[in-house]
Amino acid sequence: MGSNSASQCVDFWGRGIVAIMPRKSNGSKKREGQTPERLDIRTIARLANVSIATVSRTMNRVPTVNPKLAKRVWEVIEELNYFPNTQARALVSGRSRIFGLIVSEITNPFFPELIQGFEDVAIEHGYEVLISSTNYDPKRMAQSIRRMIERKVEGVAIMTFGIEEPLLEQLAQRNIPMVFVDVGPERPGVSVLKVDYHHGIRQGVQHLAALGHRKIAFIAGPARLHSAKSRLAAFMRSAKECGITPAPEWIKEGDHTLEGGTRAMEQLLESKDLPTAVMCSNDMTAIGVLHQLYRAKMNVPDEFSVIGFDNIHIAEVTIPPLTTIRMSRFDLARAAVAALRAAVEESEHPAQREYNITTELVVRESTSFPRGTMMHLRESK
Amino acid sequence: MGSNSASQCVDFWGRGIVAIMPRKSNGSKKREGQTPERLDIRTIARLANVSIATVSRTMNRVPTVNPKLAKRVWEVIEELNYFPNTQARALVSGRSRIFGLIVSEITNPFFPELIQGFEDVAIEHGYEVLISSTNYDPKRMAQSIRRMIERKVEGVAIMTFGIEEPLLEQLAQRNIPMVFVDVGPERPGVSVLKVDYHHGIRQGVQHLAALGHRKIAFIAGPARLHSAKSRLAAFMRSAKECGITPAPEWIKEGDHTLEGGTRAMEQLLESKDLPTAVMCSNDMTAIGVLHQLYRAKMNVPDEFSVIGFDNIHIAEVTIPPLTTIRMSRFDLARAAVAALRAAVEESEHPAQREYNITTELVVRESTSFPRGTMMHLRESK
DNA sequence: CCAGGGGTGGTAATCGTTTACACCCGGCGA
DNA sequence: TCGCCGGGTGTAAACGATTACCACCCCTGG
Repeated sequence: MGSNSASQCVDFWGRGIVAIMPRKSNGSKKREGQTPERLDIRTIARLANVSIATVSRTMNRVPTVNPKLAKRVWEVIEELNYFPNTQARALVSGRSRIFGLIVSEITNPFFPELIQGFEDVAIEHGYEVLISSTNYDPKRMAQSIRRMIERKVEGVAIMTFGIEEPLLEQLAQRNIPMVFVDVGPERPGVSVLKVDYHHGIRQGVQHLAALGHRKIAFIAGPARLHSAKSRLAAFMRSAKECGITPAPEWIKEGDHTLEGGTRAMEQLLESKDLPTAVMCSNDMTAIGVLHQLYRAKMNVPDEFSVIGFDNIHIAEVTIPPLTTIRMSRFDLARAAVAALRAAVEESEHPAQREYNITTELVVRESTSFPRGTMMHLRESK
Repeated sequence: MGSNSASQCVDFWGRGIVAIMPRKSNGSKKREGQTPERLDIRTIARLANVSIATVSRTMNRVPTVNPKLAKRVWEVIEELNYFPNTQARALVSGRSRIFGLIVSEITNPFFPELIQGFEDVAIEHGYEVLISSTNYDPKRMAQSIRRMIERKVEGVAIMTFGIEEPLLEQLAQRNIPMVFVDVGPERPGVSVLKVDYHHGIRQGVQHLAALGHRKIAFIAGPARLHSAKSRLAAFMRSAKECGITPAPEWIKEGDHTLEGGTRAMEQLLESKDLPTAVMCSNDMTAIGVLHQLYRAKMNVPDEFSVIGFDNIHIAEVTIPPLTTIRMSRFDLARAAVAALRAAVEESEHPAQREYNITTELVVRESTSFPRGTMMHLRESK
């Protein structure tokens, strides 16, 4: 048993190469009953009475093929429902037409829209997408990179929060273009999607200030995350611009999860001097905050205002609907694909290193006047 | 311009074959400066002083290779960070080691967990995953199928709500194993994941009945969906079992979206005889319901009880946390991969046609006693 | 000492496609 | 009429792996 037991068909190599076991019915030896004939370019060529080169040229729309022949070829192709074998094409052409997309975790609502957008745009340009999620596990990250390389992706979008440099080396070594969010190594073939956190966050702070809030808390993301740091910095700067100086005890560090938001809010509620509003580094945190406020029987927005960040889909339907700052995942995805395409098809669009993504405030119902003020206005609402 | 304009690198065929444009630097003609040498099995063989056959056998763990040679080979492989080219392997072995996964929409919170589970289990067994979402668009579905076939997947999990038969024909024609949820065509190579909706739904109804509810509404999914019909049927049967007969006006048809839930609840609130609880065909509907109840200023669960279905992740953090019926996406994914593996590696596990998935009640805080009853109990809570 | 055989390793065919190159054929100018 | 040119088509060599088959080596038994 052991190494060739039935269920043990996968065999890890030093770092995980998988053994290939041929499918039994590959040869299709004897049975000539039905149509065991392989459906390849040769079959098409034979049935259309042309050479395989002509079939290939027809499929690739080379303009010199005789239209009459082309028509015959197309007819046979349609008839047989023939699709060319991408692996063979890739092998000889050196172009796999696959982009890799590595995300932190698919189940984090931030990512599905990103993936959707990436898929849409990539497919539109004739690329396939290999998706991989790392679940914040460096081992999985290494495995993802390996999968990408094995399948010969032409470019990789690394949309994960943080990554170890040595792994990138493997991609760089093979001249595989990469695209990052916010920050990435300074190398040829690497582009970076710069998100303008400040714009949206300033709008958010101004919105709160306009409502009369002066005591604004902020629940940041993990300090090791560049994007989280940027958001906090943008908040501090915006507050200053509005003449607001948040008390240090109002700046909490969350971890971009629901539970993190819940915990941070719990601490916040113990402050001697209670803030009247809180901005969160992302929507999941904000939802955790709403939850904690619900537990504490505090009404949002009448007693406390909350602003999120990201504008994930469910922010529309929290109770109450969440005021938040939109960062378009679709724009992000589109820019990522554009960057990779630019790097791959370099001749056409000169590769650009940076792409800008903007953010902006979306006002819903989780923000209102600070408690105890302007009751007359609240009544008239 | 037109057909050969720069940005027009994609070229649609009758049904969408994409032209391949070779990357310029494919040949690596002159520059022998750095190490433009291709990293293939030949390189390894040469550096390890063995033949390519030995390298291949080493990687595939064929037991007859001399351990000393194997060691030398592994060392070179490690040294150079070499990974075999999957496309070449697939081409000759006839095994792509790719499974396709077609879902309705990634942004529907039901699917990410499914995808995550599928990826986990597939990777664990050495398969790559090709994900595609149809967005309920038959054209996209056709395109997805084509992508799967072009990339030579060895099996496809079709986890979408409904599919047109003719498209399946293309897969069947190529003997590609398929797996469906609930219902699928009766064919060799097709397996079906049977979800036992009844078990969980009965638990839900019994839970409500035990709390004292007699007037229970149900918001169904789209009538054309098999899974939605099954859920409604399970509800009706379970109600009957508990001696409850829901008024016809309490049975609404939603569409498995938030908005559908909102609308259905709106109608429900206009009933002459108001129900005291509602079960929903899925969690999104239930969240829509919570939202509508919030708008109507009705407290959940004190004035109205709500039960969802699916137990999507965010059901934990709705306000209040949603009592729902768990259908494990992870189990579903695991079963799907198992079914496909069984079909592909038929020799080992005899292919099974049906796999069972169970459902069960998860009690959270959106259910309580009907309004106006047992106040003393509610107080003591 | 030689024949036979088992265990290793190498050579070459193969997978399905692209594409460089050769070839064919017709038209046109000299 | 012949040569040249050039558009269209076919032939064959890649691409990077697997694997059938064969050659070789060495050991052992007759």
